[in-house]
Amino acid sequence: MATPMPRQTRATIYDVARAAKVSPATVSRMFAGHPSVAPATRDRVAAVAAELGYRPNPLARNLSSRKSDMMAILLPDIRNPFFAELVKAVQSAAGQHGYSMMICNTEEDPELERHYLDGLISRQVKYVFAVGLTLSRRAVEAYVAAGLVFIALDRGVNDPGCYVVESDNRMGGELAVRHLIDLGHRRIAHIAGPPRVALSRDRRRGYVEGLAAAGLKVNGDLVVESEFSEQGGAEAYASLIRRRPAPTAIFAADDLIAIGAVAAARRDGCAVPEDVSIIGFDDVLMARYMSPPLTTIRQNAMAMGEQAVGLIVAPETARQRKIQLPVSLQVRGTTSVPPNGSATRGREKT
Amino acid sequence: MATPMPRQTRATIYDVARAAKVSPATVSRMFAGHPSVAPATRDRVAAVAAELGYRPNPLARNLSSRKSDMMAILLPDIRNPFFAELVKAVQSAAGQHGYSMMICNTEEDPELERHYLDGLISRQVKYVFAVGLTLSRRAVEAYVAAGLVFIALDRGVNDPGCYVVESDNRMGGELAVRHLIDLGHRRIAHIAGPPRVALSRDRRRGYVEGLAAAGLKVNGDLVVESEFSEQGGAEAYASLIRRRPAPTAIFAADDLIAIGAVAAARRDGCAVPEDVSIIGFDDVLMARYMSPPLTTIRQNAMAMGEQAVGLIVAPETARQRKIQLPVSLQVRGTTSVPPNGSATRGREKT
DNA sequence: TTGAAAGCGCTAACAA
DNA sequence: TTGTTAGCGCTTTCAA
Repeated sequence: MATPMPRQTRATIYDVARAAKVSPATVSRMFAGHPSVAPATRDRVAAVAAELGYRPNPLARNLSSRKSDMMAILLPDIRNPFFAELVKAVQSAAGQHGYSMMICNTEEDPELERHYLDGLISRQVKYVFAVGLTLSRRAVEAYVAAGLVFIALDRGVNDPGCYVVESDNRMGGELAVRHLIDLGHRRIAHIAGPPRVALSRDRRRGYVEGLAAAGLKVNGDLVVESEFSEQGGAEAYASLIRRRPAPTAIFAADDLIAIGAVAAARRDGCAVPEDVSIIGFDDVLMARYMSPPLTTIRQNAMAMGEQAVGLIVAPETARQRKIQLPVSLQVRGTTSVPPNGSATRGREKT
Repeated sequence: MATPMPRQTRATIYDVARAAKVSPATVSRMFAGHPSVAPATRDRVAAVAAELGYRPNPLARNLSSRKSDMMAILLPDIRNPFFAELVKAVQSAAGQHGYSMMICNTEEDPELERHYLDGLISRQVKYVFAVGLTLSRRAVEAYVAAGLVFIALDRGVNDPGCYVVESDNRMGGELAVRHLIDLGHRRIAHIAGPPRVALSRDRRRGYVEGLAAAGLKVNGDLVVESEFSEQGGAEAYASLIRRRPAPTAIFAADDLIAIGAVAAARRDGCAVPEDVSIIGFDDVLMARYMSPPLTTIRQNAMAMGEQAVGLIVAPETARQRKIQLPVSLQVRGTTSVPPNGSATRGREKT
């Protein structure tokens, strides 16, 4: 476990105490922002500390107080661009409040999740941002009982005792479908995310309700499931496009799936959006740089991160259990009117 | 800083010691894997510890030993997909060896870098993986003197006392250019990365040497600089394409730039690769899912992460200062023969 | 408002 | 091979 850091002992609270002619306890209180420190002493101690270049030792602090200034984020795989945005958002917001951040790639492996979570408890880490846990509800409850506080990000967590910050996924699904319907599409397919993930179900519900609202009926044939990956999207597209009559538009459960679907369509010699319209969900950074740029439902990752951290730094009383963020339609280049001029209603957005 | 974790004190080394009828020191030694523990006692202690559900407290350990089982990765922005791959690679490899990982987004802001680095020292963290520091060489040296060990990943760090794990960027540049030349291109432009980043200079050198090797001379007019972003790539493309005669191929310093350039070309009504060939560098996950898929120079992020961690866990004597990884050409859809049949040599790859 | 003193859970000489 | 004994640097009662 590494060779020790150099002995070169930094100034401690004792050094400061001696130099400021107060007790170590007072120095400690000062740095803890404790109210019961006389302004005069406060200033003196601060000055001395600055002069000595004193910096509190978080390890000692955490050990002694059984609190931690570290938080953690658990997620399946940081390579998912939307998760990366989330990490960035959470990490920045947390840093603003003096927290450091650990990162844990769980691979959706419950054993790994356990491993990380146990380690966090040993470190006195209390707050963990979780992007989709695969742990059983019982297991999560046990961790909550052990003192962990979960903030589910984007994907809900399997326990009512957790905070959750997510987008209005159902609404997003509905927005997507409505956009396609407005363009004149009638045979609208959906590549749903894995049903084990709550947001897959929500977006799918939005799809169903969006169709229903327009008086269209849902054709089970036009819904397939996929992992959240380009690969999955490509495969799903292949199976969807064999339907007869083929769908003229596809609502993909996330941008990765959409990107995979677009790629597969192109490979098939099928033009997007001329032959088939495709809309995604997330609005990852890359979306606007594809060709054509991806029409998608935008989730605000920055806001999610900020809200999530806000939940933690807010006084306990002011906390809500759940925050739902609005989503918005980003019309770009992968959606247009259906190929055979079946655009009858054409009520365009203004 | 969070309310305390529940009091519910876990078993400590003392509990184990008492139950196993040994001294705490022996338990400590056992868990430290110290050789001087009799096999018999070792087993007994292990058994008792397991029974009591004892788990060592890393905080106490770190505080007392002035070592840490935490490492950190500093990078400009995790949203860069190549960096995300790197983080994943490093984090997994580190986890394999019992290390946890902190993540710090530096925004290329020296103040922020300082802030994080200071925090790491307070935490006794020793090893920091750095993807491009903007700190001055003097500053880095000071941190090294303070005990930090830097492992520069991908982008070198401004100090000879650091380990570095990087790709053979010069060779990558040469490979890219040679590929374009083999296709018959003669007017080959380069969108270089920011010159403050060492790898930008290396890739550019590869470009220059690749041209020279083919007896082509470098036209300063055909090289522009850009940040590593789609936006930058798009802008660079716009300025490049105004040259007369216009380049028939572009070697972009990374995939993000390439993606931006492709998007800009398309927007311009310029077909890729028919009108202009574009090749990137990195081979990010998304590259193969663009349409057309991106021809690029592949860097192996996984290998980089593993090698970097390997450096740390290897005995000090076995460490090299610098590891250079090979790159490879991935021919995909964004490169082809030049538009006006100027492919004279046509020596195709077999 | 301040201080004294006893830990937090572990490591590391030093002795035995 | 094992135990004793000080710490590591800070927090937190409890008293003053």
